[in-house]
Amino acid sequence: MVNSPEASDWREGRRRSARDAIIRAAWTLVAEEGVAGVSIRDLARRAGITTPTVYAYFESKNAIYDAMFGQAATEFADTMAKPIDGDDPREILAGLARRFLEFCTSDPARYQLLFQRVLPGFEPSPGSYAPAVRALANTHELLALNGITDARQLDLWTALITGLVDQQVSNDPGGDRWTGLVDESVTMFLAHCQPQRVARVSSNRPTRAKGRRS
Amino acid sequence: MVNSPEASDWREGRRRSARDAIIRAAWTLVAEEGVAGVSIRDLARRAGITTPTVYAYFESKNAIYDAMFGQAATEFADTMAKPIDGDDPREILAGLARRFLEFCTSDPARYQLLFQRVLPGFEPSPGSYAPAVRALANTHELLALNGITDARQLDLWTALITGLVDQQVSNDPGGDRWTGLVDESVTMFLAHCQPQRVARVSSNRPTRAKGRRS
DNA sequence: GTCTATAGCTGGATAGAC
DNA sequence: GTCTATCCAGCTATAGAC
Repeated sequence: MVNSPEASDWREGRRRSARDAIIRAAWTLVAEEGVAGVSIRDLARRAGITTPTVYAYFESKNAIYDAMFGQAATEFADTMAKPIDGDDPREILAGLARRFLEFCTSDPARYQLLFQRVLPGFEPSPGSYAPAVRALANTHELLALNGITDARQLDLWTALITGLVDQQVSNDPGGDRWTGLVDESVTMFLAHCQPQRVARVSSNRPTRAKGRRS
Repeated sequence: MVNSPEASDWREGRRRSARDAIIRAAWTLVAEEGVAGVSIRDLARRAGITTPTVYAYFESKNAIYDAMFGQAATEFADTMAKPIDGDDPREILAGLARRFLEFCTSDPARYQLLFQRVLPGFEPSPGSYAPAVRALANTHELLALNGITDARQLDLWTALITGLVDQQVSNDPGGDRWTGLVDESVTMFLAHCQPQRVARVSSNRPTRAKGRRS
């Protein structure tokens, strides 16, 4: 029988691997040319196929970006969800920050696609976006272990860590000028939020949650 | 009499104002479409002229970007160089940070052009870049007044403040979710860098230099 | 200096043969 | 599914009349 389940699975596998090959070529291209510098022609050439073949697997260029975004978001969620050795909350927090910095700086193009809005007209689909949301919720949980539950302090934490990433990738790509400040940053942050080394109830109530994510 | 100095000056003034009109139109466009979303056609239409006329004043698209960059850099330098009232170093530092945040968030497109590298193939000319360097040197001077001269602490400061900007423009454009954290950030930063100066400093002696503390 | 007209190129996306 | 060939839109930039 032509349409036996085996043949169907086999075809499905082929199709997925062909899609993966295209996405792989896309990642090498964005690493070289930047996220906004990819064209379908270059992409096809790099993947060893022709332009129309690309459209046999993706219905548009944004669909390719969406697949890349989903893949990056999943990698991010998996990276951040892995347990951290040790039981000192401070070390767990520092480890989390180090892991985030390593993830972002090890692949600036991925970081750009995932966290900076640099593609006009591209919005990730809900399905591709979901893993990123999951990872951020996880981060907030770990911060809560350090007694950081106030919305203002959470925002201060995200600003501090993303600032390190931003400066690192912008002004010292491939180096460690800012990633090397992560421990000092955690020390500074916790000293500010836990003055008596005890989770302190903040005198000001959590402010309204206004923004979208973070 | 055709080439009298007066006529020459007049023509020069006309030429400059025509250039300014084009740049003005360019700024309104980038505010609407993003820095990477401007075309010469749209720009000309917005300025009430045609495409070739643009090339009568700028030799290329990048020359327009360069003029915009230079203008933004000058505005940045002027903004940051204005004296800050008061003589409490902490207040001066906080005022400086507030000023920087206000500058960046009040015009995200300008911020994008000036501090983020989002235009592939565009590098500002040395002449356009110079004012930005001047402003950064000025910032380092003011930090030195607070005893912040260590390179690591300077980097920590820039990461912290740019992190606030980045989160603000990315996740709460037009709001104050992160800009409202500037005072808390300065407190946290100075408590970390000046542990022995936890008590409020009543007077400072700006002329005293090179007090390396860390 | 300003226009009309267009060159020359690159981009995303498609038609149709095989 | 993959190809050749092509369409069509948009872009930067220029030629040449006025």
